[in-house]
Amino acid sequence: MKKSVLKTYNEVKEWFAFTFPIITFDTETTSLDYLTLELVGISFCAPPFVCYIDLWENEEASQILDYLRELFAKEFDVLIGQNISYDLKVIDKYGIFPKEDAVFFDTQVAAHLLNENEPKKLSYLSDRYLDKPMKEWSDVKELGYHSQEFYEYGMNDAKVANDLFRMFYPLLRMNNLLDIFTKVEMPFQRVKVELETHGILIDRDKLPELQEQLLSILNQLQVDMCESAGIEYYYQQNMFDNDTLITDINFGSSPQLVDLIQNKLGLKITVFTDKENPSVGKESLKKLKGQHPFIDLLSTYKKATKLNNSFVATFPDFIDKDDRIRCNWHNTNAVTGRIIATKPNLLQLPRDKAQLDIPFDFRSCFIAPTGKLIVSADYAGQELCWLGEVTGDKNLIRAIKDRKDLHLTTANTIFKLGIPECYLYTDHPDYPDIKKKYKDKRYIGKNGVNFPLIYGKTSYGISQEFNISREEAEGWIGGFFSLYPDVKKRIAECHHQIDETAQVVDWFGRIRRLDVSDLNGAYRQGFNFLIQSPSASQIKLAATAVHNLFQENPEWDAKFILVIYDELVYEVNEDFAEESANLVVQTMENVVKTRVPFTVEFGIGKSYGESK
DNA sequence: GGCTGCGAGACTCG
DNA sequence: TCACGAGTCTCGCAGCC
Repeated sequence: MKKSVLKTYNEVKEWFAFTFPIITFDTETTSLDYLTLELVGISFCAPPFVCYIDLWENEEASQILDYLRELFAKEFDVLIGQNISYDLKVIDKYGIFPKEDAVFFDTQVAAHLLNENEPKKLSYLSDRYLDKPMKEWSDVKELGYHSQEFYEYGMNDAKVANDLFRMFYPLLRMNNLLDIFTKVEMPFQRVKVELETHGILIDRDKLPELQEQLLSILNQLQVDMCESAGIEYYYQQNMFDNDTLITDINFGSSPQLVDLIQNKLGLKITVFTDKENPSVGKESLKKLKGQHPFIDLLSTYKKATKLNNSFVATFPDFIDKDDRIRCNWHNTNAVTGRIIATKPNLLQLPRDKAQLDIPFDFRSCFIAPTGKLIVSADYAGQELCWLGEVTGDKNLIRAIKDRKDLHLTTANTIFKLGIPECYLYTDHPDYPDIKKKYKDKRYIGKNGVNFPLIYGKTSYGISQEFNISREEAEGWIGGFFSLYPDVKKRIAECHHQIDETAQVVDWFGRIRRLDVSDLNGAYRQGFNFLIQSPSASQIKLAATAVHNLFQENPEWDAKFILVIYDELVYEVNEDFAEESANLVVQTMENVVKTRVPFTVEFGIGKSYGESK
């Protein structure tokens, strides 16, 4: 490989004297934080050439960047890289954009498709696939941005990514993974870049308001808990001139709570943790409910501390100078292909507005800037629709097509409610009343049968959770399978496939390799994968298609702010909110050609909370 | 005595 | 033996200086 370190505009121009339609590249930056990071250098690889362009404290940097801007806009048809969305994000910050029809090849995503159970770090992949150990970033960063070792490191990153590309391309083809890679995963990278660069706007003033509410509730709860359990307490003044409640017990400590509940209150805990210790979690407290006033207070206290500690108190640390949160989105963490968010995890924003019987609405802290609105569009019953598509069950497909309420239908069968068939259709005028009347039974149809079956729950598990006999639980499951017999057949087929090959392949071709040493576990994971994985691919395809729609309609000024499981959330010029939403719904509904129709619902609001 | 790393347990979301 | 896929927080213990 012919290596060059380039520092001047002329050297760079000379290196690119040949045209390179296919190029591997990698950026070096001062930090990972989008708003503050600075570009240190870029390496390019096009065998047999590899170069490192040193941009740090370089007088010709802006001239070189102008030239690179032109190359990206006109020359490069195929861009290869490890975790390429990061490098795209970096150059995006410098106004460098790939061609609209440029094709990406991310070696990290390829590695994930080829084996979802292994690590995906470049150094690991180099060792594993190329048998070449690599230097770690920590080994070179202290030598300085102008050291030869640093240049070598940068060039090696690009070279290794290129070697991996040449190894992975045929492997993807051999495993029939090229389709999902090129049609689902790579186009989605543009959405990922948008999510990470644009971020989501926060109403900074709203968080202290919510915190004040929560803290006053927490204080009162602590007093009530102490008094109901006969615990001594007193107040101590802290440095902020507030009174802090002091007790002998830490209500956040499980062992201390176990001691209090069993030994002081004399209650018997019947739920145990994995390690067979008495549990003080939600399930356990549910069983103790009504036996002592302390239990109810504790349940509420736990909810409130969680909301405060995990969300209200910590989110301000994540807000950038421009009042936006830019979390990290990950494409290669979840074995089912779902995308994941971290720091903070915007996928687990508290949902239930009435959780604490107070006006607590965390999602309303996420707002649209002036002149814009937030649109949220989500698939209705996405996983049950995929259950129909994947199993091909005629009754289930018909029920979905006819817009039947699937949870109420299940409840009607297992509880023999005798609701006439016609009232189960959501477009029947009396349906809302029926739904209301059988609310509790419908809840069991949904959370006791329909969803648990997708997860592979057994009659034992259902009997435990709903406090019923095992026979009764078997009756529920039997009732579901009598409605949808082909679902049972497809589950058996899935198990057979796992017996034969120790892996399953989903609707889009994504593979899950299973650990069959726990065969029952593998069966559950395998069938769930057949539902969860296509759902993940569908939302990626939908996001990509909607992103294209945004490009075609620049007057909308629309940008993605969240992509959550079955839901797309974007901000848009308020004059086009309704118009864009209607087109987005159409696009999402038709992005995959299936036997089962998918229905999308949307909401519009000034905040994310309002748009739901 | 104080700091750090890590597993367990509990909670958030779909 | 018994529910899939994730991330984050706190506690409490072990190990270290």
